[in-house]
Amino acid sequence: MSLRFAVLGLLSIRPASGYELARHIETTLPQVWYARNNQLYAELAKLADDGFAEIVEEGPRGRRVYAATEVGRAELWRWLVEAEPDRKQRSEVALRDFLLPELRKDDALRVLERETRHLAAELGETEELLRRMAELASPDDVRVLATEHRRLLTEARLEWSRLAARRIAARQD
Amino acid sequence: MSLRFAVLGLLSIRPASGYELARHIETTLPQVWYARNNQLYAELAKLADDGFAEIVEEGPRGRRVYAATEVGRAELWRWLVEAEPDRKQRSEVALRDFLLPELRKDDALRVLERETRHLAAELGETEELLRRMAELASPDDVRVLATEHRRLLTEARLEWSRLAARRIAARQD
DNA sequence: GAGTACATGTAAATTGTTACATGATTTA
DNA sequence: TAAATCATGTAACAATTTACATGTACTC
Repeated sequence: MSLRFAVLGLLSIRPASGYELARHIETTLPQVWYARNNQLYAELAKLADDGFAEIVEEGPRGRRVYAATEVGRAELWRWLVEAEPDRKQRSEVALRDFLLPELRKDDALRVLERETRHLAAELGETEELLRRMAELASPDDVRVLATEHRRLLTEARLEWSRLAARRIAARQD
Repeated sequence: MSLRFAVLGLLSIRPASGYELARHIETTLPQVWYARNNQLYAELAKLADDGFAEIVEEGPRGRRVYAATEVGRAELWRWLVEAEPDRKQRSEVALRDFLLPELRKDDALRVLERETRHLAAELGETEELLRRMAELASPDDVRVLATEHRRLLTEARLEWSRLAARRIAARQD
């Protein structure tokens, strides 16, 4: 059910075509609710069918821009405010972290180092993005808060990687 | 593909029946790689079929305990050490956080407060669990590191919730 | 004029969910 | 002995992925 609200939510932030949604998800939301273009086109059609979205513009190459309707916004509101969140997840990265301590010390440390490097780079990019955003958008903007979210989670993962590396390095093997 | 490695990984930590895996995932890993019992039974059968796991014990009520084979451990090793992680995710909680700033100020704050309470409680439980574990297991134990992981991520989410609440509260509405 | 990015989709396969079936053993 | 828990599964459905199809507009 969440794909529906991901799409409806993005449309309620600003009208978009399926193609634009796909690019947006690919570039800025792959760790929130990943979806493929064909899934998005199908969901847009269903949302329009149910009256939660509508086509507000048609462009070249069959481009169709959808926007959330009033009914759609109300539906989104209900979901955000009244529905009980489903806290279950599937995260390959978390699964890897979970299993990694089972590796032999040197293997575990090698994998952790790779991960630490990746996370440090991601954190750097996120901080840079926040600096650039600070001049353009207000601190309570959706995009700014989403980026702060990413910053804090990346920081936490990085901290865990370093903690795990210290603990595993101290292992007598 | 990750369900396969989730199961293989759990079996490589300790042999278990499908029922035990289901309970383990339900209680301690629902935010890592959630799976249902019927999915687990099917995956265990496939793992056994491929030679990555084997039945090592049969008990009452048709209970079958599986363990990872040497081949299975090698497969798991390859995945952890050599395969490129897939960093895409689907997290309803993250999606809600992302969309929440689009709500009207008072609605957003109400939802954030509910979320903050939930996270604070979860953090408390996690810290308590860590204290109890400190006496029983060594600091580099899989379960301890997994719990530290949860602690750090929950802390980050809590921090974001408070940050978001401050920023949104400062909005002139 | 060729290549890239735009733009939407269909079909088949895999993965995950929901609802149900079935029965054995343990505990109150 | 009734209820709870243990224990494994099947069938139908929904969501997601993979591979492919098709053509248009822009850019070099």
